[in-house]
Amino acid sequence: MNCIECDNGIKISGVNDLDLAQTLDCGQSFRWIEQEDGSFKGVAYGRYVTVKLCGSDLYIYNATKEDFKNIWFNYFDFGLDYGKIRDEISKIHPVLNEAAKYAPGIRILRQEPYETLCTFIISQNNNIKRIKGIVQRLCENFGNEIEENIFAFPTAEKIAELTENDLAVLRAGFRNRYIIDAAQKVAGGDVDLEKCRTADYEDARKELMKITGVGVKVADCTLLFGMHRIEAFPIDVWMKRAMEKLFPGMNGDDFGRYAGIAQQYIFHYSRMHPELFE
DNA sequence: ACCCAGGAAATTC
DNA sequence: GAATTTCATGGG
Repeated sequence: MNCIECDNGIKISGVNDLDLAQTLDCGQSFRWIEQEDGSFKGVAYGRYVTVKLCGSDLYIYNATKEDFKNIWFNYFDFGLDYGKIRDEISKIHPVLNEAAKYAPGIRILRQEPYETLCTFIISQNNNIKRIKGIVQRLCENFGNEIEENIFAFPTAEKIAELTENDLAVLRAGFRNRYIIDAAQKVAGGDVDLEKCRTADYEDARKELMKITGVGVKVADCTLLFGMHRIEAFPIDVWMKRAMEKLFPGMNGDDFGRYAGIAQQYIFHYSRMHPELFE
């Protein structure tokens, strides 16, 4: 993998196992917007960039080589060999092999922990389209404007100052008080997100579940997508159906140390094949 | 009108 | 304690 400067950004060559739509629009992140030409625009770590994939060349516009080293290399999880992991976990079950083959360009992003926590609190009993709208309004109303009409995800400290009434503009309904409780506990130090990266998995789960509105599923998603705990195996309505129909008698433990990656292959495969569950 | 959405809290039995 | 209901909002 090599990174050089180009017009308005950088060009990374030798990129494997990445499909932007499969990775950025598969329900793990809610802030990327696909453009006409297949590129994506989005904000992460306070940077507004456009990413475009041409073969095995990834262009990141509005980014520097320094940003790639400090942010984007890790964000796209280029330190992991997904081809090798796919080969390994595909042996576990033929349907998993099928699901992995269906979308080999999925990667688990390394998103910011608080943003991940907050967006998955919003995700509960909700649909992806509406989640994106609520997250967008959250950023527009309470995030820092980093460019003309482009907003960073707000900090926990900022949200902790607000009241439920202030969040009415989000139209997030009953989730408003959960959003505020999470912000207050993170900003106040009652919940230590950094500890969740390395703590024993069950302890990390318990730490997050101190927050009202965080149960097992939201905790698992936060750990998987925000702390890169790839052993996590979140079970939502889609995964429940998928496990019952496609993997009867199995559970997350049967998918090993890369269960979270297996989970994303299965989740995406299931959402793209709803007829399997009629 | 009814049902569902990357669930969890509150209530009831 | 386990099963059921409720919680806002929007789209199909």
